[in-house]
Amino acid sequence: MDPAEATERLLEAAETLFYAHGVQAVGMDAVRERSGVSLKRLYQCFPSKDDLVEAYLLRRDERWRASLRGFVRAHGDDPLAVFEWLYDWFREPDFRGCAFINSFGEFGEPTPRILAAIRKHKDEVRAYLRELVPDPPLADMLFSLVEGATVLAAIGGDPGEAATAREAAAVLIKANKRRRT
Amino acid sequence: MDPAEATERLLEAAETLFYAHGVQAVGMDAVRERSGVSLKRLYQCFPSKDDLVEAYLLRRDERWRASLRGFVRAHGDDPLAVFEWLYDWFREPDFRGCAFINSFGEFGEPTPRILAAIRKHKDEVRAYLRELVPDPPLADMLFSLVEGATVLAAIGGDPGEAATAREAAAVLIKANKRRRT
DNA sequence: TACAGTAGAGAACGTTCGTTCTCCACGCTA
DNA sequence: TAGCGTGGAGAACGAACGTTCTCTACTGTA
Repeated sequence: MDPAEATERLLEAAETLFYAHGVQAVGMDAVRERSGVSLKRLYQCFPSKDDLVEAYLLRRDERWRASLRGFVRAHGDDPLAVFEWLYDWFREPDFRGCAFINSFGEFGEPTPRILAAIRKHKDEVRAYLRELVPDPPLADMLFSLVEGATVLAAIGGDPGEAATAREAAAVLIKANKRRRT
Repeated sequence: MDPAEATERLLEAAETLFYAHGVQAVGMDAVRERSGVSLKRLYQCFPSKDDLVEAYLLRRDERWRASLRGFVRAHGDDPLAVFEWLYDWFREPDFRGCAFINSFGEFGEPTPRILAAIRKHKDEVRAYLRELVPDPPLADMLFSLVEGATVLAAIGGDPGEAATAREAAAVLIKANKRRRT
């Protein structure tokens, strides 16, 4: 099997399994089984589980943000579209919260590279929201709403948290507009 | 040693260690060592680690909410005081985010009792915020801000998230007041 | 002083898991 | 065809950990 294809299959398996069950609950053997890649090849592609976890997080970050960005752009870059995208996400049957927040909780003392990957994701999302709205402090407020809604939807199982956050965001945006004129 | 005192020392040790390093990273032996309670007694008080974790969460919930409630009451039950309390919390040197969110991330598939303890905490906090503000939807918005600020402060290490959330909360409360009159 | 019961210290057991090693089959070159 | 190197399957190793067991010391009682 091609090394590139092996890497792809490994990442695919890792993302599915790690997100669904948590990183610690999934052994390398489960990744091997789901990917169909031999253990030897697995350790050639990713010399340690830490490498695989880091790659999983970096890849998930890219895909997650690409999906959000695409959806919002299709809605005229309206910041409120972020919360509509969240609502769709929360209703997916295998929604289990934010992979990065979960990973942060999972590793009491994360490896520097894991921690960096987690922070990178949050930094990128914050930067994206600052692109979407004129005022950085406003963007940060929306970011807080996004994170809160995600956590509460995951724990409580209620996708309606997205609607609550959306209402709040609408009020904040309107108030900000009024203040800036 | 008294069974009651043993239980108290075990819970004290468990809370410190579990919160600081994560539940999975702390072995029963570490709890024994820190508490000074023998393993035999430990398993008499808590027949399994799951029992100890559940007790840890329930106890932390009580203490956390009591601290918040006391602070806010001392500030005239002003909802914005919640965010000042958060700011103090975020600046504590051993702040590591919300123990319940972390636990949720840690256990991909939590035991029913663990999941119930996590949800109970969030339900109680939501109920408390609904006591503080007149309008349940407004309370839920503030709740989302609280959770978001906590997550971002933990991951980014920036206590200033509390100030951002406080600003947002002030806007939401003022807008709500205007609408209700 | 003899004894029954309890408690503590720590060894031991069984499992899980990350990682490495062994062995064998297959394909390429002379 | 002989030999060599690569790759896969799965055994094996070593550590960590939840849980239980063993052995010893001590306390209170007749």
